[in-house]
Amino acid sequence: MENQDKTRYEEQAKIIKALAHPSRLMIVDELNKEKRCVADLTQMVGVDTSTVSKHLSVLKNAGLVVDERQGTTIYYHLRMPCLMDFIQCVESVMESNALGQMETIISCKKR
Amino acid sequence: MENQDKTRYEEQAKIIKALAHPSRLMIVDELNKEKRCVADLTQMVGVDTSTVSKHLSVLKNAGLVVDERQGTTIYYHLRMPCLMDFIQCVESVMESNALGQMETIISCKKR
DNA sequence: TTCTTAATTGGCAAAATAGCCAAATAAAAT
DNA sequence: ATTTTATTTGGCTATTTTGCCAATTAAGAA
Repeated sequence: MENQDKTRYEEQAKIIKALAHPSRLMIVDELNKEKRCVADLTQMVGVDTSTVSKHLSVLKNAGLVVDERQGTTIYYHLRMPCLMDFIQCVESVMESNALGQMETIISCKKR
Repeated sequence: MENQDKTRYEEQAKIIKALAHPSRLMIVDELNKEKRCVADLTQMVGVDTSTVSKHLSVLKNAGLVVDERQGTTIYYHLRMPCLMDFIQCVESVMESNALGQMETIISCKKR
């Protein structure tokens, strides 16, 4: 295992970690539809403003979203559209898992 | 926000979380190339066998890998090939981040 | 300048995660 | 039946992550 490989996996993990939280996934999903300010997202997610702000800074730090000030409010939007394909893959994993569980149940019934 | 949406994000997060660790990314990358047993992966990753075993159980639990016993050794392999596209997207985020940093440095030099 | 609205930051406690060691299982060989 | 090899599980501590509250910063309005 080369050392540069190791740091590459660490870099990858940093980005994936940024997505690995339900609230942040909700935020990403919303920002994919349209740009939003912290207040909007706070209401959507249903947690404290400071919490949403911190989630956004995690996403921003990973290079996944970008912010843009307009007067007093700050609008966020998605930086990498390919993210949604990414999530599409996660969805297909979920689907496949559900299918697998279904099959297990059916084969149990048969016995 | 519908309640089913919330649980969907939680489900997604569970799967993404399973990938959000450098050792597990390394494992996934290797299992994409060929099926491997715990001992192989332990040597590759360079941590305790029990740790690798636990990483594998996280991946298995998320439905990302599958195991198959052959005598005393257990072989793991990737279940969802689309995972690699997923990681491809992460790579492009990394690239884009690096590009952005480069630009920042250059525009600083100009001033 | 002072007030208001929007967002971020610091600090803290609770929860989740990681990784090691030692002990337990599981299958095969002796 | 006992031993060996491969893997998993339990238990523990250290580290990281979350999310709230309170305090701070930022920009515009009065």
